[in-house]
Amino acid sequence: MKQPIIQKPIPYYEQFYHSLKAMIVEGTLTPGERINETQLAKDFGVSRSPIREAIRVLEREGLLVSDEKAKVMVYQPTFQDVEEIYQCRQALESFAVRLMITAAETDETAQIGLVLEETRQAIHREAPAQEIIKLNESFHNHIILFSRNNRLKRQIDELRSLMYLFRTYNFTGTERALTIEAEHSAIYREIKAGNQEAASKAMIDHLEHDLSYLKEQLQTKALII
Amino acid sequence: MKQPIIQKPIPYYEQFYHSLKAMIVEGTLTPGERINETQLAKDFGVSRSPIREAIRVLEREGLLVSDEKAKVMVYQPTFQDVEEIYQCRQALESFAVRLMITAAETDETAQIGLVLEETRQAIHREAPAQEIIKLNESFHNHIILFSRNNRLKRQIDELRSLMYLFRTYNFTGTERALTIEAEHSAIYREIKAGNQEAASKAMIDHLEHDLSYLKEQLQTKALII
DNA sequence: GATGATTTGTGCGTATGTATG
DNA sequence: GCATACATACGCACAAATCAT
Repeated sequence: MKQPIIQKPIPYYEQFYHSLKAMIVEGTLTPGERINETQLAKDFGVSRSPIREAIRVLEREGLLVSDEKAKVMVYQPTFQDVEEIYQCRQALESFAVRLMITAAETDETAQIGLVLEETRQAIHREAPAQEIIKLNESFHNHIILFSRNNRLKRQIDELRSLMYLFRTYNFTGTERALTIEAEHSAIYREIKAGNQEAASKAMIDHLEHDLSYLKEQLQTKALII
Repeated sequence: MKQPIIQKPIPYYEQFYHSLKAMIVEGTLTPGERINETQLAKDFGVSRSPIREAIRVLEREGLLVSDEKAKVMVYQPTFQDVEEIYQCRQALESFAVRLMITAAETDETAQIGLVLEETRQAIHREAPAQEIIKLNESFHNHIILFSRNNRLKRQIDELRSLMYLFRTYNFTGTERALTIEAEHSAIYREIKAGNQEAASKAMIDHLEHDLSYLKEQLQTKALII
């Protein structure tokens, strides 16, 4: 008989890749901070080999960058980077909306409606910011998922992990939450109506507003180059 | 005085990354082919450490894939993968066209006209297929470049390296070359006219046709899953 | 600058798991 | 099923470059 569960050991380089990535996106390591192979190896109680492999991958992803002397540090997005990332999101997510309108089942569309309803309730009861942020992300995630294109999802995820570096600045208070919810609802209405053009446009506009707001936040808080 | 040129040694892991990537996209290694760290280390006369780091990166890029037993092989796109990649290209490149119309200088637009003129001449004198393919790529590259968004370029490059795995099947003969040139010209006309909507649409249609043609080729030649 | 301490790049050995006969 | 050969994961050591004092 087959064993139902055999726990194959996950290689250190893979485990560490996830750990380090989490440390970066969660802010344990701050943008610009120097990464030290030897130190990390000590901290995690492994040799430098798996550490190095994970670092190379995160470099490729853009979450780590290395200078000309091979010193590695946490990616620190510039103002221009933020704009470029948002433009890419506009390209990919507006297309995802189009695909979803073509591909999604009606009950899937309804699921997005439920997410929005949940969001409204969360705002109403003044839920913690983290919860509202999660619901907003969930809205975008559902659209990407229902577009039924894994490659598209991967590309957006890549941008997303970079965005996490400044995501906490992108939400403050009930007023902002209501604005976002309204824009999400506008996108949702066009999806339900099956209007590709309008839905796509609504997504582009939403991300445009999101970017404007974020830029304002970043500027007033002088958080970025 | 500063030395004008100091050749810093490029790390093996980086050199090998480029070598292996080239071997994959140029077809020296065929899709599905097994990758052997030890063998490659011998072939290149280095130890396995830098080889492993490069392999991890190429895995992340999607040009290599590993099975559950950590065996690595060259990525073999499925039929669905091809469709997904083309949809992503549609999203990104149609957006690049929009950005270019906003951002490009008039002489940059003219450069694209020159590429098209060169292409027509090359077709007319029945230049080698490789040359025409290069010119067609150049058309797309120029648009991406003039969109002035490095992140967008990176995302498209990622798709492109995957596309190279089947690019030779995407061009056969003068007739096809003329069709492509006509579609490129249509895009160019809309760019010159500054019509974002129409230019973006023309790009999407062009890639749609390209995909149809490619699918046909792949099917008749039974080259893909 | 010069010197010792770090840090990275790389080779190599070993253990464990996998394929092959 | 078993033994042998091989492949991968990982630790470790050393050299060269870099940093710090």
